[in-house]
Amino acid sequence: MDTEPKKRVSGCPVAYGLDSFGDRWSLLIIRDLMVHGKKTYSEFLGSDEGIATNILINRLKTLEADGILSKSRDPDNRRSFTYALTPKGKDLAPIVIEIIRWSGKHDDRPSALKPAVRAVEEDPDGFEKRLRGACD
Amino acid sequence: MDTEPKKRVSGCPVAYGLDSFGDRWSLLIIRDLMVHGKKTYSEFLGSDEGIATNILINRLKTLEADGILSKSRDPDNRRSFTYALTPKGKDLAPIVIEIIRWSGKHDDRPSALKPAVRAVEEDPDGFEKRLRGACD
DNA sequence: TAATTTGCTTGCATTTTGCAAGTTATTTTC
DNA sequence: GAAAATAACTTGCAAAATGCAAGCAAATTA
Repeated sequence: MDTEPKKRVSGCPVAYGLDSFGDRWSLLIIRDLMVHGKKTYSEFLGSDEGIATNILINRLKTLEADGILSKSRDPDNRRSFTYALTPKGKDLAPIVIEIIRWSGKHDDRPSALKPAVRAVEEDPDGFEKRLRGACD
Repeated sequence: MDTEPKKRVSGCPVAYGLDSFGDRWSLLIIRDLMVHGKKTYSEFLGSDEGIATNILINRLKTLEADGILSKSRDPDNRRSFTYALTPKGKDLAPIVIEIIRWSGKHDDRPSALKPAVRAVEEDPDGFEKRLRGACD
């Protein structure tokens, strides 16, 4: 595996969070697991934002090494692997939800997508349960 | 001003949030404003994590351009400027809080700092009000 | 008036990201 | 059963972002 970004040592909880998932791609992978029910390398690769293959595999390995997701073989297809959120990964749901709320309030671009924003506002607890459960 | 990182165009609220503050430093500056009451360039520069001067000024300008913080002259010192969170910036408080909670639960390093974690758990609403008010 | 402080800028090396083109081990299709 | 397709990567290289160190001008303090 090639190198992962260096981690800071300040002890600050915000810095720990940023060291774990504070980059351009990690939370999008986690979003795909939670919101879109994606589970495999090629599903993640197909997302709208267009992550590069080497970055994707690096993030998957780093997130696995950090205990945020787990990897297992697909029992039905020997060349396929299934990624799932661990409990530590599922605990990111409130962060994802608050980002969705913030963007829902402040993203004024016409292209802004609002379905998830509406789902959060209509039933926050149900939405969180959905995010935690979608990746089992 | 030198170039700011490119923004994505997917319309996804999670991607919009990451484009706005999803890098190694932005949320640490916002933490300094909210949690530590810092307001000036040199106060941000003094934080434990050790941001470089060119990165700091770049992030301050980008966050200002994105409407997350505002810059004004210090009336008492003509070479000093005061940075403050806008309403859009203050609305990041719930995200910061959820990151603190997540790290408080999952950072097992002996060096992990817990005061803010305890403050959040003891009085979440009061803590959020403090974060929103500390930067006026 | 000589430091010192504040808020920057600049140049350059290192690290990370992004793109494109492989590669290998399975399935699928014909 | 051979050929094509698919899934999960790997590799090489260019571009962009980050990090480090040294400066610099205007305002303030000693």
